[in-house]
Amino acid sequence: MKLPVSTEWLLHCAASLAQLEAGATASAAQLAQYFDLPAAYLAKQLQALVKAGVLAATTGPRGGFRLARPASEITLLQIVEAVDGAASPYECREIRQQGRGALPAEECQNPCILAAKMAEAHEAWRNSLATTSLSEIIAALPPSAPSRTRLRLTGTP
Amino acid sequence: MKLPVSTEWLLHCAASLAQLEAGATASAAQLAQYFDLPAAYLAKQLQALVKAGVLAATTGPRGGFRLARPASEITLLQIVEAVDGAASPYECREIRQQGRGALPAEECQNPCILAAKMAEAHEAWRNSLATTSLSEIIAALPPSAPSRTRLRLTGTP
DNA sequence: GGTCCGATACTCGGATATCAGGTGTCCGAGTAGGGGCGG
DNA sequence: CCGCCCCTACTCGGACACCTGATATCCGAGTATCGGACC
Repeated sequence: MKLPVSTEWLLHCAASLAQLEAGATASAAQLAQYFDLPAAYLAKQLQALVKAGVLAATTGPRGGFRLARPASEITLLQIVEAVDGAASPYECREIRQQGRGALPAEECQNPCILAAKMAEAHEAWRNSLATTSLSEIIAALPPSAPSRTRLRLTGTP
Repeated sequence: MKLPVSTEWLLHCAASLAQLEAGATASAAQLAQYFDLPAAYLAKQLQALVKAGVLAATTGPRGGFRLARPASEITLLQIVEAVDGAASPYECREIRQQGRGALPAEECQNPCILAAKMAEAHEAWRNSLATTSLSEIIAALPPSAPSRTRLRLTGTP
């Protein structure tokens, strides 16, 4: 069970975009320089957040990415699931219905208990991530952080 | 973030072994037939549970696998982490210290907030899995299940 | 009949191919801005 | 001096290689058992 490395990238990128002024944008190249990441691959992953409706992209000069919604309405879960997919890491293939020990269909009306427990754990994970929004992340940073981020990311204080 | 398919196999195998009488064993071939799984690959994965101390293996005729401890002391978490590893799916590579926006080391005394939140979610997932033991899984099955399992798995009622 | 011994068959354990998905890179379509020209 | 137009450069978006790790398979080392021979 491993999240893509780009998960960390996008979490930090989203947190950085949340520190810009409303409406301001940062290009993929700027974000890549800011964190020293491969620009092309980062751009590809940012598309996932656009498709998920977390970010909005504008093309052309002065274009780039910005938050599609207020930072308080973007949770860590939405970012993580945008890049990695919302599927549960445990996929029940109903092996209890296969092989010599196959259970009759009548006993399989209820979902497999093991699958249910795994789904329960996944839900606990999701709930934990859903309780934190980007605005809370920003609030935990030093007060000087947003200004510094704007300067070093876009060059406009 | 995807768990190996063998995770489901091992959970069901462990649950089946927990239904045998104390000291009884089932071979990898028997378990593979019971669930219609590739025997060789299943044997390889069962080794992981042996190394983790969840199962005990005995070679030779009448040999096979059995629980290394009482079912009440084996949690789902131990099984899942035995096959997939105990590492967190999110790996913080401290990109906040790299690139143009690199933070000074003095601000990085505290762990990255995003990494902390991800670790918190992972801990919630682990706690959820740690609260369920194999004996609780068995208890949730129909009373006739253990007898049936013993018969179809090892042939000895 | 009891006991010892050897062959046997069955078990796990690790080393070896194969394939999918994340990682990395590239080029093309589209657009907003800036400069030049004309009125 | 003002407005319009064209060009440029910059942006995202999707299509194409590469490489690590999960998947699948095989063969070898070790051992408890079963049968036979001997005492």
